[in-house]
Amino acid sequence: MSNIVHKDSSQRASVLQHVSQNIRRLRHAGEMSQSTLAQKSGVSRRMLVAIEAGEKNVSLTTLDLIAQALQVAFSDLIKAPDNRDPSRINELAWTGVHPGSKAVLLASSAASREVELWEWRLEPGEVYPCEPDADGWSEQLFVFEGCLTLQVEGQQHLLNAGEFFTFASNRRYAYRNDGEVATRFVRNVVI
Amino acid sequence: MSNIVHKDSSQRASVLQHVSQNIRRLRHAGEMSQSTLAQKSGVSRRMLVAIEAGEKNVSLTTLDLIAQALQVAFSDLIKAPDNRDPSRINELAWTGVHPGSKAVLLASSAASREVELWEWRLEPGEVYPCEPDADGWSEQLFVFEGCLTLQVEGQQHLLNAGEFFTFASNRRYAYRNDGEVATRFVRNVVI
DNA sequence: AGGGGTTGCGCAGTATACTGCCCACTTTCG
DNA sequence: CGAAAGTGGGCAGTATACTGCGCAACCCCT
Repeated sequence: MSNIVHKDSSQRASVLQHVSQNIRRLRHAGEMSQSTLAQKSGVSRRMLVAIEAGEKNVSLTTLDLIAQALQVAFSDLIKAPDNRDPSRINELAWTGVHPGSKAVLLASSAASREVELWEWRLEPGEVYPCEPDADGWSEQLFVFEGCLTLQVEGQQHLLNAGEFFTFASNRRYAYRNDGEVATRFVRNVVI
Repeated sequence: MSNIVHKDSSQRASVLQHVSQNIRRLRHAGEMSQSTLAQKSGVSRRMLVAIEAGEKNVSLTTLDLIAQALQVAFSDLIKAPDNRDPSRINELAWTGVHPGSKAVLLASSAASREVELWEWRLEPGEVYPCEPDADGWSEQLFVFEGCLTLQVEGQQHLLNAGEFFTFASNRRYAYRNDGEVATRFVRNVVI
């Protein structure tokens, strides 16, 4: 008979409780099946089933493989599903060279998908170039003051006040105010 | 012969690179030996040796046990060792009722241990009461102008200019300037 | 009905995380 | 100098993370 005392698997670490939900949520957000995630990550689908069921005690490397396949940070998999940093809310995230140009994060949540709500203001002549996001991200714009020129890889879209536009943000794009008054619009970043 | 393809253990996840350093750093910060941490966490010392050497692919539950024993959040073990919020630097964190009394955070880093460096200034008669910190936190004081009265649970310590003092801050304590000139000292908060 | 996609689970097998015990080395302290 | 504490690592053994396979159940199509 062995005298080895092992950890009681019935009382799992609180971290593990979030992991399964996070993986499933993010997998659905990326519109991936268990099979495709298994293929992308290199983790067997059998293991993914067990993890999403919360049956297995995942190792760090396995979890990291999944995180990379989901294109999220490792910490996104272990944190509680509902904890976007609240300190960023109402944070002044960017100011332009022209005084008054600014970007403010209005809201942020992780419901069934990741959502960021921004309020933007561009003074006349102001330009904000964006790096491409990862695949799957898209943006929705609603201009409520002035007019906004959205440039997406060569193509230009002129949005007047009251107009709405949505596009995939995995390409190089830029916001520009070609008008003569300040442009104010709401920007919704989604995955 | 098996056709099972296994993950190459030579290319470890980037997360694992931080874990070993973090555990060792935080263990030393708590002034614990491998043996005591093994006893507190329930993880065998043999395993701790392997983890700190970066030889093993830790599971979430094992890492969580260690995190609890170290009294840190799980995420503290996986994140890069150097990420204290830099925006707090030079922040005016507290002003007293007497004009000129102030607390300024000078520096903050996570080198071999968690460190917060403060510059304090207490006008004559000023008192700053502190709530107890969590176990493991300690403070180092160095007075370089005036004299400081440190009160730790009934006991009083009078520190003159040039004097140094260190104590565990998991008890109720207070700074007080009983002198007739302003007291200036450096406060080092450590875990 | 029937075929394709997704999911859950049982099973056997392999790799490895993890344990306890051992010894060797170093540092510190009296 | 010896004793004690901290550390690194070899080794055998056990538990389990992880894999591949195969089957059943459940969609949503036409």
